[in-house]
Amino acid sequence: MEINQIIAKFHEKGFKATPQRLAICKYVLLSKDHPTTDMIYNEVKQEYPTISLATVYQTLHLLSDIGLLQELDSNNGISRYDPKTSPHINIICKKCGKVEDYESERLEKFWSKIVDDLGFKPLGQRIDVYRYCEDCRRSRVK
Amino acid sequence: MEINQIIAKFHEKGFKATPQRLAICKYVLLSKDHPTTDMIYNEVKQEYPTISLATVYQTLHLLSDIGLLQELDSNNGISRYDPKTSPHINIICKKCGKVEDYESERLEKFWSKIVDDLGFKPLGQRIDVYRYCEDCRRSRVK
DNA sequence: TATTTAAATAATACTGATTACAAATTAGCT
DNA sequence: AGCTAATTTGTAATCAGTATTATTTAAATA
Ligand SMILES: [Mn+2]
Ligand SMILES: [Mn+2]
Ligand SMILES: [Zn+2]
Ligand SMILES: [Zn+2]
Repeated sequence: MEINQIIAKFHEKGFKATPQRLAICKYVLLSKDHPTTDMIYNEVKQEYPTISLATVYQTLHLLSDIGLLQELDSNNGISRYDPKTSPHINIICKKCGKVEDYESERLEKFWSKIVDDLGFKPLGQRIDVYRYCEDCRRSRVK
Repeated sequence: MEINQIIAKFHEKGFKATPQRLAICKYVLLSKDHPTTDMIYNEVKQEYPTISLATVYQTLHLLSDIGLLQELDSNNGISRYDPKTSPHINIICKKCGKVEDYESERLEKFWSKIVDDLGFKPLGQRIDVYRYCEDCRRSRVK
């Protein structure tokens, strides 16, 4: 997503396009990492050293409200943020919480049929699959 | 699930079948409500008044570990517990967090194909669809 | 059935991610 | 350039969940 499009989106929705918000967008909307708040805060601080953690939280909620990303709560109490809001599978490690996207044409086709069956247009969806990631399997004592 | 099967499951996995655990199971494994910890605690207290909240948390984690239920973390910070661990859709209200099951033969068929594509057997899955529930739509100011 | 003991419970203190707050700053409007 | 409501910051407060530990107990054993 172009920076100008993002600015336009903020304005269109009646929000200010502050440099803090744009710095957060630049990082998180391009990220493939499903980053945590802490990852986002630390990364954005490089470019914008005075940014507050409160601003990061507030901006992530705003981006979620206007549909630019999805918050993924996890059972270790640490949320991750996903800029891909279209139907796709997140492969999530049960141990460390790492998230990987799984793209699937088949899923997309299936999903549109499922949504037809539902009878309403969802505000969003979350499709997770759980396993232990390679790193965690390797270091597993069992 | 029969109470004797549950007791057997605990023993099989090497855990004690305590009355606290059985009281929790009796409530949560039959529940269609995707109850929160608090709902479970308050309900089980009726039957077992001296139970501790710590025991409820510990038991829910145990049940999750042995695959009898799934924890659903939500963005309001309050987890819900789902005794249905097979692939199905949870229709979740974005406002109040209420969860409703959506049963779908089509989904089950689709899902097995998706899993084949994945190339590994998941430890579990979570398929959510978001909307505002009827109650919340009704009381919505917008 | 009584004894033994590792596992489990209960009560409570603690943790840490997130939220609330209020003073200072600022984007965008005119 | 000046205005002002929106936003940011820094910090305090919250509170769901976890850790701790003394006490109790399920169930294995004799
Ligand atoms: Mn994703
Ligand atoms: Mn369900
Ligand atoms: Zn991992
Ligand atoms: Zn609702």
